[in-house]
Amino acid sequence: MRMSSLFAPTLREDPAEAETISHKLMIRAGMIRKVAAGIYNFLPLGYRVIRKIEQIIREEMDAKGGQELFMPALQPAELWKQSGRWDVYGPELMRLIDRNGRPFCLGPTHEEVVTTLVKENVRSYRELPLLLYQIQTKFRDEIRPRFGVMRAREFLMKDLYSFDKDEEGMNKSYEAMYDAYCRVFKRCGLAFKVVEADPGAIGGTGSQEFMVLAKTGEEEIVYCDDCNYAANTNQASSIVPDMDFSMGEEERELKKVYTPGAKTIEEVANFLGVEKKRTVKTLFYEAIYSQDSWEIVAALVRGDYDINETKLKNYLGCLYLNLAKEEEIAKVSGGKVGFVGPIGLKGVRVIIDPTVQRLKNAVVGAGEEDYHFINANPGRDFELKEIVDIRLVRAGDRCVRCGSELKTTRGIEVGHIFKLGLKYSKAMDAKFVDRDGKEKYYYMGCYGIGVGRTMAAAIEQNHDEDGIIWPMSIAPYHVVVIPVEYSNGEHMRVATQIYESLRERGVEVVIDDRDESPGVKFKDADLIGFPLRITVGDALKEGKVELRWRKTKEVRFYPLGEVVEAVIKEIEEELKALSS
RNA sequence: CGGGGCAUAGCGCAGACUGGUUAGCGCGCCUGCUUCGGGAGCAGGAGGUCACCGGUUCAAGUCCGGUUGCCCCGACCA
Repeated sequence: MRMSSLFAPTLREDPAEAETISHKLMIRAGMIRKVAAGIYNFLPLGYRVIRKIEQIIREEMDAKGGQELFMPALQPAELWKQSGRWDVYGPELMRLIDRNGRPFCLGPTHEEVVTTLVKENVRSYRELPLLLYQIQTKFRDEIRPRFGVMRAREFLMKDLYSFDKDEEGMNKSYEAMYDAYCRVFKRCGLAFKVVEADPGAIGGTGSQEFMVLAKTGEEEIVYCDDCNYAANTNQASSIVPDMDFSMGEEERELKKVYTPGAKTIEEVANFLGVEKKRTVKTLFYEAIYSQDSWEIVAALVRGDYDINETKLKNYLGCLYLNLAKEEEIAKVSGGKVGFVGPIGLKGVRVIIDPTVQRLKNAVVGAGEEDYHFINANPGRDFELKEIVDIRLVRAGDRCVRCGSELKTTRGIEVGHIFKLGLKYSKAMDAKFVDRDGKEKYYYMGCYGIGVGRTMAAAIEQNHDEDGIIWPMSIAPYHVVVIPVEYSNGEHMRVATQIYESLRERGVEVVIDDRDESPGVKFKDADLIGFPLRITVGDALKEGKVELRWRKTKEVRFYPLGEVVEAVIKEIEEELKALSS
């Protein structure tokens, strides 16, 4: 490709709309342009990267027996009503109506479509396992699109669905995908961590996320250095912390104290001169189970912890979980926000975290404005019926597996794999005939990779102050050839000759044949992030050209006749290193 | 959904508070000449429904009302 005709509008300055490094660099390097919030054009350079990532994914999916197909983005509501997700998915599902008034949606995922397809066309266990995948545009009406293609409303995703005859088969497919995913991200040059995750709206019996570690990541991860425990914070557990500080105490008499204006745990603890871990945090939630079934529940956690709403939601098994409104709280507790507590609650389920269970002489809200109780004792002053781990793990807690100290970091979720079990096959009534002649439901799994997000994550991990540093495997081009002086016939002639030779050898190469000063070409080359650069300049007098590595800034000089081979060797070696 | 901010040339911004010539600046773009190893110099030039709709006024980029779009923060930890 000739730079003079490449559609890659680079920018000298950071665009005002971008916050994160990957977003800024993708725009500056002329790889993407925004169409609307969370909706993007991929320009030629950016799209080449996308296609590289897609190709790696295809190779690894195919290697595990995956078969590529293509399903529609536009899906009839009927299918979603069958699975029950039409009502469950919420406002994130892009819904629309055709000219005949029939409801449709733009698919955020394809369990319904693929399960129906398999149900209608597969009959026997002999045809299993079946692994079907596609790389396709998905739609999610995100509450807040952010960070460019990292959280977009329209985005590319690879989704694979596995169909097996039994649980053992499903587990095998899951393992195969786990392996394939590790290979995909490794080949893309990413440092990642696999973490336990919450299956969320997709459902199922277990799932893991592939997280690219990055400061700008939207997810918080808890991990242990001593064993290999790692989990998304919304799913993580930890050992119940040390409660010895109050264990030996005698239970003192419950006493109501005046705490004017002290609403938060911080304020109450300061006002009373007690530690935060001596207090109990009481939150009221509205748990919605269906359109006409809901209840208010109280959730209790030790004052220095926070509640993990994902855990609470999963325990309750509700569709939505929201903090209760003031009026509702007043109705069940008689108290005002800031002063509510578990004592004297009537007709409300109270979910209690183990950190509260053994607390003695604790501080709780009195259910009356400007008052708290001191010396509250769980079991004596309020019932301990539902003891459930509902706290948010934090750094410093101890690992459930080995007891070591847990740490936290941030990550970008680039892949997510799920064991679905029978959830969708039952909902869609998808059965096959097993060896014993009986009809059985498929054991399913589903496995997603965000393609655009993988690209953004790769930039977050591979850049410097000058621009992107593409791993060889997903670089839009492997090498750029720069003739230093535009009007110098020798420079241009030699550069063109090297460019042509590389092309003939199948190397993905760009020649910067623009009438620009050398500085402009160097800056653009660094910004775009070509892994290798051949500069044809002064050294030509000695019959040499310069080969420069974008990543290390290392420079080596090669005689004209050797540079092509050197480049080919370098590309091959880097690709090999990434895929081994 | 709540709060805040922004919208002026392709990009980044000034001008608005205090209405008044022809709306500026830097970068980019076009032409010519000179340059050519890290975003070159000189000369000339093009490019604007000042987001949109309405109002006030002799006069609106500027004041008032509304709409839309975009960005950021938050979405309740009692």
